[in-house]
Amino acid sequence: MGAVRTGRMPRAVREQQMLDAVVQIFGRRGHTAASMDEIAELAGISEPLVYLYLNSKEDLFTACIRREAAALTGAVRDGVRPGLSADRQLWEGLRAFFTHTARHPEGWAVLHLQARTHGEPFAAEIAAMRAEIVAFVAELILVAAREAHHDPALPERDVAGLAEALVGAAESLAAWANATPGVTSRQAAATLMNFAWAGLGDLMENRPWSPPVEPARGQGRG
Amino acid sequence: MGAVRTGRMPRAVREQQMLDAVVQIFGRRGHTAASMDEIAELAGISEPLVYLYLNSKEDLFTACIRREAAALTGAVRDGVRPGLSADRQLWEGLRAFFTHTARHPEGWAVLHLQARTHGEPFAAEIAAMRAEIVAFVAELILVAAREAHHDPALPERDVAGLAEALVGAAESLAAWANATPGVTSRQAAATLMNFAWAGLGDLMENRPWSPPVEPARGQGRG
Amino acid sequence: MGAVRTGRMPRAVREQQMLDAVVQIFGRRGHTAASMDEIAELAGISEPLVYLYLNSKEDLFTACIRREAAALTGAVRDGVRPGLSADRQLWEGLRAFFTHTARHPEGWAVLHLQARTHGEPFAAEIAAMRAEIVAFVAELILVAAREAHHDPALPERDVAGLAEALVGAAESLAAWANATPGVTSRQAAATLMNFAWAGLGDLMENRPWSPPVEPARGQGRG
Amino acid sequence: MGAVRTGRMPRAVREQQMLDAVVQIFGRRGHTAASMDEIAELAGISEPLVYLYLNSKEDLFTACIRREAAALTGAVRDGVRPGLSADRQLWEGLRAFFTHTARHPEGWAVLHLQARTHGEPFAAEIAAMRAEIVAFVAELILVAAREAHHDPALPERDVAGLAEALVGAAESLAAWANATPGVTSRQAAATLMNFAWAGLGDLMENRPWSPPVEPARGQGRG
DNA sequence: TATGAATGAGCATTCATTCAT
DNA sequence: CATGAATGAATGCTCATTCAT
Repeated sequence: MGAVRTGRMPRAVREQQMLDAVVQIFGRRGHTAASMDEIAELAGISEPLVYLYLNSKEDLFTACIRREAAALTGAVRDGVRPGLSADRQLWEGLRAFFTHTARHPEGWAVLHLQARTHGEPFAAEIAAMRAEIVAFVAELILVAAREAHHDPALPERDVAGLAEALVGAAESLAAWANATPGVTSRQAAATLMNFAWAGLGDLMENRPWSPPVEPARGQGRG
Repeated sequence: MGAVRTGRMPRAVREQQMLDAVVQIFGRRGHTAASMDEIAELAGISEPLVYLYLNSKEDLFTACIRREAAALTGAVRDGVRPGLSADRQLWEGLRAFFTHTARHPEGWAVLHLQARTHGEPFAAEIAAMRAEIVAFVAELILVAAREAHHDPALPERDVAGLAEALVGAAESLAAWANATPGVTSRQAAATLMNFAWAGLGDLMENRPWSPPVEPARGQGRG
Repeated sequence: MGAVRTGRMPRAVREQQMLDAVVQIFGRRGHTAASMDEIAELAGISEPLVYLYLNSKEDLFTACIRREAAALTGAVRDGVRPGLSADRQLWEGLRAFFTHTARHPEGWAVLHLQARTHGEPFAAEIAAMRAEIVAFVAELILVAAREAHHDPALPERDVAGLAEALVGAAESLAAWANATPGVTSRQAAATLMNFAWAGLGDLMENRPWSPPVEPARGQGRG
Repeated sequence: MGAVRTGRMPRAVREQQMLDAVVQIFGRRGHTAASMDEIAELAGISEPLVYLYLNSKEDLFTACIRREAAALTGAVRDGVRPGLSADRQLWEGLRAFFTHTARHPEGWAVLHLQARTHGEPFAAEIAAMRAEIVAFVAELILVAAREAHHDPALPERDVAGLAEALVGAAESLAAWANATPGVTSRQAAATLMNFAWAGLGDLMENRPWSPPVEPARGQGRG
């Protein structure tokens, strides 16, 4: 995005430029197929400088994953207002998720596709991030169960499975929404809320989950 | 599995041995990181023989993807009895799916992880297979809607999104079931049917979807 | 030329088929770039059979060179009638040479181009053949000098150089005649006889060497 | 020649070292049989550096051919003084030609033997160079005819054939002079001038072409 | 006589990485 | 801070050749 400035620059800026380039390349080609050459060229610097700043290809990939993971989880966290009911919190989290993945497709590709297909250091990083999100969703489900006055609530393993299912559905819909022209992140979130909260059975009976009317948040795409 | 027979063998046998090895290696490392060396060694043959029979690394990967995709879709197709109601068909399909992915984890890794992260010939192959499955699920949803006497049924795009969500949830649960000790394919399928058919809302109200009692199909299929 | 017969055949026939194929392939691609694969396929037999008959690639090339060299020197020898004057003998030899090289371009390519560019066993073979031809030409020049009543005749080294020059000119004209549409072997031979016998000086003075009228030999192309 | 300097050096120097090595190896073995390994070793560098600077084996061969072709045609051009009569110009050109080929036998081998036996990019390059030389010779012959007051001069095709013959004779004599101890480039040129200008017929009559006495050009050029 | 099965050795090329300046 | 010069180690692929049948 935008012309890369060349010449001497503070280290922090250079590092961000490099990571921007890395996200592009890794997102498109993956870790193994990407060459340091290409990364340095896209970042507008020489190859040795890449090594000077970020020791090795592995460190580069790790840094890239961490930055993108932090950006994604941060976006979701910031999108959720804590006080609301569980389904409203989930709704807001999903909207933030779909919005972020739509805006950062390469970053999402790194996290969802590339990082998982390469040996241990990276897969673990992704697993941690994903576990965090799944735990968040599981917590919401437990809260919802509690709100519905169920004691004992759903068994723990069931909750874990349901959260896994929901997150998997979200990941799938993110790709679908990005690939299907005309599907907004709002629609993707609504589809998923209907599916997850109301279930197909209720949908058959014309009892959808209804998304709340949003007064004035107007974030571009949503 | 087990030591590979050595010595002279007919071509067809060797080709299967090779594809078995390829699934292992590609499933673990991915296309780019896998070396032909390694594959040949695991197959118990010399490298040139791999080229003699399967031409190139790309052809090898393609053949591997095709074989595994055919095995998976075939398993699901064979697991579903056509006459039943939509939810029963979905239930059976999911059981077959989770059983197959649990039994062939490397094959599933090739299809779900590796093939999607490498250039066009492979991603397209996978996209085609996945589209087939999504279409099957979408059809089931439409049938269910028709069975519930709804006219007009759900809008087409909604159905597509729901099917995507369901398939994504299944993919996610397959990994979860494989990674979580003690989770059977039956439980994974039950979790997903609850999630998909009843929805979280109904689950909160203690109205789960109930899996059918299976009379005499035994442990054979999971 | 013509469909290759397949199935069991006497060894001698098979060997000629193989050498025919070898001449084609070596003539076009050269020794190193030609593959045994290709040769076997063009000969219509399996690779091991090639080894059974003609031990190795080197032997194959050697056999090919020998056959083509014998054919060429034989054609020249047969074309020359011994009793004539030196210039007539040269004239007839050149006609035979140009005719043969025009009819067997791949064989000529093997001898003139390919065999000389590959290590010692082959270059020596070619050098021997060429030396034979050069010696024949040198002898003709000596005879001509004797006929002109010169004693002492030209110094030996001069004769050798002149013969080399004449043969080189012939080689060059062979390629030129093959590449230039409309130039017959007769014209090529006439050009060379003029050049060699009369010399540019005489040609400038309009004193060409005149080719004899050939009564009834009419060999197609000449 | 002599041990190659090692250590860090500017790119231009390394490239010349590489091309020097390439001429040796290609001249001896030809394009196909030469290995990049061998070339790098002879140049005193590592293989990757060859690729870094000259891209590929094909580019290497092309660069080598171009350098040697330019050197040869340049030497001939520089050896000829334009004002002289046609035979004197030819004489000087031949002297330069034989001198150059004697001093650069590997380069000459690359041009005359190796480059012609390998596929199209190279053969075309050589054909162009050779055509340039043949055209130069043909022009000299035409000038000579004009000087001799002949109108109409020789037919165009005859001139082309004569030039081809002369160039072929020169090529042949270059190899002969290099292989025959004691034959200088001057003698080779004299032999060829006699052959070409006087012709065998005149030589038989003791009417050779006489090379000019060279006053003070010394041994420098041959 | 003839072939399908199989391989050891080599080769062009690439890439992550280092070092001297 | 930044780079031009340089390389060790792999990797995909080919080929001449052998052997069991």
